[in-house]
Amino acid sequence: MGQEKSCIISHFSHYCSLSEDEKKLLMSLEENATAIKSGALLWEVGAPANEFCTLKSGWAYSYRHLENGDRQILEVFLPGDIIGLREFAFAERLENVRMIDDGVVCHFPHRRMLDIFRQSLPLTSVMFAISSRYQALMTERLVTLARRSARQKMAHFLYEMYLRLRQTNPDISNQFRLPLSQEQLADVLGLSPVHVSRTFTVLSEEELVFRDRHYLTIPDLQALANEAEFDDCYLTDNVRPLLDSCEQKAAC
Amino acid sequence: MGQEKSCIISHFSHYCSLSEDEKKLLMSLEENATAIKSGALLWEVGAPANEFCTLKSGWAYSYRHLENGDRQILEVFLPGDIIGLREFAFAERLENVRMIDDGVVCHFPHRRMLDIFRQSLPLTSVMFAISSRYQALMTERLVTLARRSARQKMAHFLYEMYLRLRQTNPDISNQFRLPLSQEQLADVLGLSPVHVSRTFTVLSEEELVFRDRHYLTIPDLQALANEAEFDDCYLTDNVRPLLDSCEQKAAC
DNA sequence: CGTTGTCTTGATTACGCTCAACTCAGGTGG
DNA sequence: CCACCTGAGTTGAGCGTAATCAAGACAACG
Repeated sequence: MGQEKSCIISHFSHYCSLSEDEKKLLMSLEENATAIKSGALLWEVGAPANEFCTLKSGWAYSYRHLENGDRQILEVFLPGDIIGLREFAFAERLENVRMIDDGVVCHFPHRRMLDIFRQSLPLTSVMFAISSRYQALMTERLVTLARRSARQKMAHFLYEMYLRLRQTNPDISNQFRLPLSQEQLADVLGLSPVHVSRTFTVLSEEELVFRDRHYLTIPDLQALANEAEFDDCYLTDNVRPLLDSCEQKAAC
Repeated sequence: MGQEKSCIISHFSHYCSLSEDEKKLLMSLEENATAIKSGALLWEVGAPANEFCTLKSGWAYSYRHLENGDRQILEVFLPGDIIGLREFAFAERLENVRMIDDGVVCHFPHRRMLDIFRQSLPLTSVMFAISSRYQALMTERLVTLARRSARQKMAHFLYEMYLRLRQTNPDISNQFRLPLSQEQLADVLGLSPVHVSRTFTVLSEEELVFRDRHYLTIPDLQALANEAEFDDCYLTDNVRPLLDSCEQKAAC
């Protein structure tokens, strides 16, 4: 398929420079590319968990159902993300995963992770770093859900999406596509769909965010970040010092 | 110090059986044992993040401050836990960590993690598994904070604490010490201290939980789990099949 | 015995939920 | 081409859970 155009390689390259062997190893994770339709389920809670997925294109999200019928979206995945990392320790899926868009995913077995651990110290470290980063993302969301108002929740999430998109796509403008419905946003943020709508109204009255269908415009990024009390150190991860030293050691 | 009595070894042994070399490697993480007082800060947000901590005794918690003065407790650490795993990918601390009790902690540098990656595939996998497990814990808390009522939040947290304590201390009864103040509970659960108090009152009127000072009694564990809609699959992790196969491969 | 910190209780307020009706755009079929 | 349907989003009214503020109880401690 695409060579060098691999999302996962550009994702990993963001953490440390990769040797040819390491690139090959990563590419091998993307062997079984399969197209998948918008709305399709990747897997369900309780299914055997024995593989990860890399997301080559399209968006996806993981979610859980509660007994009362509510749904909580746990993570939103963008192209280049690895899906199911969290479940490495488990025999069964803890979360449902569903496509938002049409997309392409590549399955690879948990066992393959052990190959990585065995063959490349830098990749092992990056894997760990990526996992830490997802966790930091989640932590930040937890704080937001626990303690902030609806408008701050929205502002925070939207700004986070902007930053994450910019990370893989540096020339993104302050207008971009956000293919989530208001109901899905509500399920991310622990709000009701009705209140998401009201909050959008308020935010656009204050000229912080404009939403038209699935397109979002943020006229003043800094204003939005302030509204969200956004502290971006959890996204500006910095593993390079450590990993560079680890490469040197590995080379010795 | 204590041999075989190491909390971290018993923590890891829970995931897979360890060779003598691996035990030595783990023991080496516990070299710099230092006593630390109740209420003392292990580190603060923004400090350089270059080491982990294992908690040998005592309880600790990590937390974040918000601009309005609110505080959110992110994680509660019990003896045997590793503190700061999440920050492996970061140059700076993202969270404050403070002792709840008097305790003993052992610092070890991030670099040491690379030694583990290099020297032991099983330990690498277990590290990854433990990290996944913390993440699962956090995910479950996120769902609870986002979607459940105050009584369910309380019930869920208390039952989770019971299960986690039982994991390292299998003969725990339905009465145990929980050294958290109501204010700290509030900061875990995203509630006000006042409402925590009211909720305790309700829960004990319904004979679900009795709290006396720092001691907790749960007369009917199953009833509490039901109230919390507790799904314990996120705690009954099951890595053994994978790790056993990885040990075999490593042996070859 | 007074001080301090933790917890309890009461009164009031507010944020976000629910339910329901309505708008609007896009798609479909007659 | 228009009529209808559908799904997403908007708006209003009323309600409920938990927050806030404030006063008081209680225990531990010096």
